[in-house]
This record gives sequence, structure tokens and C-alpha cells, in this order.
Amino acid sequence: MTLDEAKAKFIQTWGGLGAQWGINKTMAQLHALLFIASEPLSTEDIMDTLQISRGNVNMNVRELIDWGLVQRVNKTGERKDYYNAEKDVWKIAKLIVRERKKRELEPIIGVLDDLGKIEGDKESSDYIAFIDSMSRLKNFSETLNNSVDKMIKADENWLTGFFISMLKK
Amino acid sequence: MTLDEAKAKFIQTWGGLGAQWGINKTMAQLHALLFIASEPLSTEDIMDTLQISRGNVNMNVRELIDWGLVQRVNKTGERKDYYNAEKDVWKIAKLIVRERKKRELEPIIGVLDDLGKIEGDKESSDYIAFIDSMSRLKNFSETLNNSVDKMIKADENWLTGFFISMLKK
DNA sequence: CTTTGTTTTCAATCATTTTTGAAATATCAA
DNA sequence: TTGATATTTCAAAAATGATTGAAAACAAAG
Repeated sequence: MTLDEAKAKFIQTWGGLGAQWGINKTMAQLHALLFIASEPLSTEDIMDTLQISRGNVNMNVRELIDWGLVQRVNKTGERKDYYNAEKDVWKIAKLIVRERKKRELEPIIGVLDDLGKIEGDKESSDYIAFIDSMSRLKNFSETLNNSVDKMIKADENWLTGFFISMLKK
Repeated sequence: MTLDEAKAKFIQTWGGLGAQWGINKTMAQLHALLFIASEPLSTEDIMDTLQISRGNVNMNVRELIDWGLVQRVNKTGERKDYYNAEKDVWKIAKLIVRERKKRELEPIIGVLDDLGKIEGDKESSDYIAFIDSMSRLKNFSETLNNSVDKMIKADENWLTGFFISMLKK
């Protein structure tokens, strides 16, 4: 396998993985491309490499910028925009986790909270079972949320350090 | 909000959340329905509640069984199959993590390993940069993989206990 | 201003995924 | 066996999601 083939395979694999996690395949491929690029790339560079339209590049780059995974950079004396991705794997993980927490975990906690406060016959076993389900789920979500907060603030050794501490048990 | 409205809202919310994580919306709704059901449900029960076809129920129930989240149960003297979901939130989390690890994390580690062994000019900065990216990503993936292994074996207090230990720092 | 190069938007199109529903298959009881 | 009930399969249809591309908006330079 040559370097170019390897790069292509990485972009493909990353795209497929993204798709399994509810991320637009093109967005994941674009992220992979920028991740392994040693220089910031222009819209044209991306269009050529991934064989996609200008509009598609624009949409997905914007989304990656929203996630904090990509920055727009300007080369002096050039009019075009160039795009550069975060290269530190640990920082990437934190950005993704932070964003999913904000977009998904926090809202679900709000919903679970509401669902725990319904009216009804408080003696009914149906009622009790439902409230109980919601409360266990909310408890789990809050613990997860708190752990994620810590993880976001922690440094790169958190996961490794944690793994080592688990090994000792 | 009445109990029935709350149940419907929970099913809807859970379905939407699943969709964002690359899980078929109907599968997530079905899981939600079985999760809050106090009794195992039949195919008809599910068809009625979620307003979906028999074939759709069958497909998604099979998938949930594959994930280990649902079991088929037989009521004595009844010919129909009934379906029952795991109710313990911690066990559910472990089943999902275990499955995604097997289906996604382990394969990507294999790919990253291959991509780290390409031929080419070992002096070229392009070559070095790519190998380095793959190696950092592989290292991260393996650490994650090891942590997930521990998590799967750990008990319900792992997350809570870990959270508390982080708080002390 | 006006020109030129660049980015953004978005309705229409295309591709993929999901769902249906009826036929085929399986299972049980008489 | 046979008939009755239940489950599974899968091709076709429907729904959803992604992509295009050309026009509009924007921005810098002359």
C-alpha cells in the first residue's frame, strides 16, 4: 500500500465510522482529510480530493467549525480561505464529547426531569414503575454528565491514568 | 401531563436520541417502549402502540435481541412470543458499549495498525507525518479499548466511584 | 463605483435507508 | 396429517437525508 492509498483508505474508514455514529459521512471524511493534511486546505483542494461539490464542502466545513474541530485560516496575500483541523487526538475527543453533552445529554436530563413530575394516581403500580424508571435513568444521566465535565477539564493522561488505576484493582 | 402522555413523550425522545447516534429511530422507540413496560409485550402490542407494521417490529426486535437488550419470553399456555427488555440502566449501558466496541472500535484498531505499516520513503516528511497521525490515533483507540474492557467488567459503582475520585483532585 | 474572485444559500435532484405488507415458512394442537 | 396461528422474509414503495449547482450575496482591489 502506498502513502496515497493509505490516506484514501483512512478517509474512507473514518467516513464509514462517522456514519455509524450519526455523523454525515462526508463531514467525517472531510474531517479525516484535514486531520491528516500537513497544511491547511482550500475549498478547491477538498472538492478535488473528495470529489464533492462546492456547496457540500461549504456546508460540512461550517459544521466542523461549529464543533470546534476545524478553524478557518488566511494565508497572507491570498484571498481564499483555508481550513485547518485540530491534530491532537485527545483534544478532538474532548471537543466531540463536549458538543454531544451539550446537544444531547443536557437536553435529555431536562426531559427526564419533566417526565418525573407527572400527575396521576400515586398509588398505582404503573405510575410508580414509570416514575422509578425515569428516576433511575436520570440518575445515570447525571452521573455521566458529571463525569464528562471532569473529563473535559482533565488532561490527556486522564484516560491512561484511569486505566492504570483500574488495572490495580 | 398524564402517564400515557409521558410514556409517549419518553418513547419519542428516546427515538430521537437514538437517531442522532446512528440507531434506527424505530429500534430506539421500541427499546424505550419495552424499557418502560412492566410486562413483556407481544408483536401486536408493539404494532398498536408504535403504529408500525408487523415486519418492522420483527426486524427491530431481532436487532435488539442481537444487542442483548431484549429477550424473547414465552407465557405458559400461550403460543405468541413476548418480548422483555433489560431494565437495569447500568447493564443497558454496558451491553451497548460492549457491542459498539466489538463492532467499531476493534475493527478500527486493525485498520490503523495496517495503515501504520505502509511502504514509502521513510525520510519524507509527508510519510513521517502520516505514520505519526496513525500511531497517535491507534494509541488513543487502544487506551479507550482497554478502559472499555474494564468498564464492562466493573460494577454499577464504577462510574459513580470514579466521579467521586475525580472530585477529590 | 465596478470588476473580479470567493463564499453562501437553497430548491431541486439524487441516493440511501426504512417501512410496508403479503407470501412463504414455521410451529403447534387436534 | 391438517388446519389454525404465529413468525420471518424480502421486493417494492415511501420516507428521509445528502448533494448538487447555479444564483445571490459578499468582499477586496483597482
